[in-house]
Amino acid sequence: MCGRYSLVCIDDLGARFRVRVPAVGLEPRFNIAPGTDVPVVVAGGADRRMELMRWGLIPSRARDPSVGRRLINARAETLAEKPSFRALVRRRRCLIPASGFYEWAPAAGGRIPYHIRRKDGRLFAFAGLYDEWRDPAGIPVATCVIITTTPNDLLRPIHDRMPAILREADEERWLAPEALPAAVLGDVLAPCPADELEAYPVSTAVNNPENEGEGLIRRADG
DNA sequence: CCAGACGTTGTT
DNA sequence: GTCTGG
DNA sequence: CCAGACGTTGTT
DNA sequence: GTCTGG
Repeated sequence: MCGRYSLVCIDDLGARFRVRVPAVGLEPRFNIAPGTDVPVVVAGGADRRMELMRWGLIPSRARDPSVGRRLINARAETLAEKPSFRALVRRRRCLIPASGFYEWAPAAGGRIPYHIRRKDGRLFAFAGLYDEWRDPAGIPVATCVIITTTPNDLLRPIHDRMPAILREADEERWLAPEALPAAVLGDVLAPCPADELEAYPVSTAVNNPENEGEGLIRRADG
């Protein structure tokens, strides 16, 4: 699955995703946890823009967002069938930029965190969905989820799920405000090629969401 | 018809 | 055990 | 995802 | 909102 990620090459965001980047409020993050505000790219063509959204979906239909667990992931395989996601898949797709993500592999004596990133070091985008909830005063709160899919050969030894990472060539179509046929959805959300990524163990310091810093993505010894 | 759920993950 | 907060 | 809290009453 | 269960 994907419950923690990194986004450190902030300077590349605007050019990589062809958006205007907020002048303030963005800084490199090595330990992005659910419940925090994350930069998200929405809409398509000339309307493409970046917004901050809370990671963890509050559906627009929710009456009290404090009740019920907020979803941080959505399964690619069943997106089109689930009532909660069907409408979002049609109209509210987004890109969630990242430089890497973390997965915890089971091991004797506790789980070991791994950082996974592109071999070429470039930024990439998770396939995401978002929604907008309005509080009783009418104030909108935008929230998002990261779509997950089956693991590729690199991730399979580590975990049984991985985030859906879009091919760069599919990003515009993912954002475009038009329905995507089921076959296209399946293709776009397929696990990305294993040979484009690398995975390595990191310190359990990343476990604590309050920890930050470059050390979190450094390879752990032995 | 109305009421109530709607989701994922990991763990047991 | 289960929920909330980050 | 993991970490950390989880509760009430009365008294100061 | 929309689907399922009774």
